[in-house]
Amino acid sequence: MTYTSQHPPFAVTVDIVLLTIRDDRLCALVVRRGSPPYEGRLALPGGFVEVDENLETAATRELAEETAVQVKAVHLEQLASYGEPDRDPRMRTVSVAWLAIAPDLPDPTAGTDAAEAQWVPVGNLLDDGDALAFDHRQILTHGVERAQAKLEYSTVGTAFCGAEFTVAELRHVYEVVWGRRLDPGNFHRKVTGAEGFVVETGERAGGRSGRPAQLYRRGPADLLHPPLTRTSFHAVE
Amino acid sequence: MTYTSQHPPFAVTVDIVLLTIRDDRLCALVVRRGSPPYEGRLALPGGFVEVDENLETAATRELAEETAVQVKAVHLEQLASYGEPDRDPRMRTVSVAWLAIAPDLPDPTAGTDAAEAQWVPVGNLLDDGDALAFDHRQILTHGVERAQAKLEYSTVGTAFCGAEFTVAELRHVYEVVWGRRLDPGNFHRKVTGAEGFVVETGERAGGRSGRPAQLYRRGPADLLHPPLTRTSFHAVE
DNA sequence: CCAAAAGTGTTCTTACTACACCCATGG
DNA sequence: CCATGGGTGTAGTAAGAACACTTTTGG
Repeated sequence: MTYTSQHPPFAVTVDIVLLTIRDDRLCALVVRRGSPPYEGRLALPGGFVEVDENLETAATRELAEETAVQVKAVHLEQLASYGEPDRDPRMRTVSVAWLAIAPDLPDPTAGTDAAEAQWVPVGNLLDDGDALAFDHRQILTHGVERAQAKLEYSTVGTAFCGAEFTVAELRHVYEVVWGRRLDPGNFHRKVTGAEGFVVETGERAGGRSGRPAQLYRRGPADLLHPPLTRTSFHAVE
Repeated sequence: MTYTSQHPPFAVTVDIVLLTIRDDRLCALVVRRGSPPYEGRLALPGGFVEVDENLETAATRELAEETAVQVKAVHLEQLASYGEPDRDPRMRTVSVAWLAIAPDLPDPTAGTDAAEAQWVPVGNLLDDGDALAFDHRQILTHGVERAQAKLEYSTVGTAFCGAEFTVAELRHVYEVVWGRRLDPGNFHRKVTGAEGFVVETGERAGGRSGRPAQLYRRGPADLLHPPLTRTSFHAVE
């Protein structure tokens, strides 16, 4: 380790890909930039890491500041770091990106730091190559891919749901994130059969029509054995 | 994005978990530190990112400087970033860690920057909680786990082999990294049957004893469908 | 009683494990 | 011809896909 030569100063930021599901679409929280560079453009929430703060704390702090909603029980994991020399025209920055997942939250309240925050379908953000500032399109792409992959072998899908949910709601999460329909019967068996994925609450959901569904809470497991394979899982239609 | 307040200066480094297989053991390249902090202790190769250099370039540069061996065709991927405020007593640093995989290389030559570099079995490094400087034990753990996981669903295992290799050599990679014996027959079928994993060269290896094996080169595929599952794969003995 | 969604049963097919067995070479 | 590792065959088993079918509610 040649910790000997010069140490050029960097600014270190965190950027957060916060995903949720709204109106049958996978959405990300974005903020409208109020100052240059990229003034007026959308960007992922984030900001500078403070001097005595670790990286995860910086991510949760920025999330709280810009979301202005009690973000409880969100899933948060590190994605990757981005450090192209020209990624921010003002200075040399390295951004540590995070993936966060939350259930559908109320709209960010006006009159706060989050006044300019909004939920936008990721499809809209990714289709337009210039919708997002900086290299945030690449970061968002990475975040979505990570979320899609993790649904296969982990239980993070439950992070998109509230504290109590039905198997159909969880299936809806998978269908929206993966962009494909799944067989309800097989999905039910896999989810309820996977050790520690979900646990019954004993209560039933007040359904709109049809037989009311059993309510579940997330279970203790983080990983799924065996996984719900995206490639081979049965798609309906 | 509140890119408005102060931007505390950080030093940004890269640290590399370079893995190879030597003498039936998974080994990592480490260097002996010649100056404080942690003087005399082992550390992962790495160093400061330069002003006009992107992160991956910094990783390859440090690898070349400290290895002093033509590191061609190594696999290189970003692992994660580490930024605890106290991880380096001298200053606030964020380290972007990388996982590199290479075939068994000659020993680092003396008389170069890499004079203090050496291959050490990861077991030795991880068993002694104080063998490595900084938070490098955590980074190494993360790198090993990533490598173990990636053998399942990707073709990176071939990065441990030379340009041409036998199925048995590749199986040996899996056995060492996973720490378990695999059934030779089933492994052979999976590897040769997986689309794009390996391609025959038509030549045969000059075996020490027994029937000489077919030689293969790595194929074009990066991902394996279906994966070689670590959990369900047959272990011999 | 009908529609609709929840949940279960069942068949077909695929893929993997375990292990037997043959192949090809060196000593 | 024997030991050794390379490679193939194959029976038994586990798991998933597809889809029929039953259950339980609201209208």
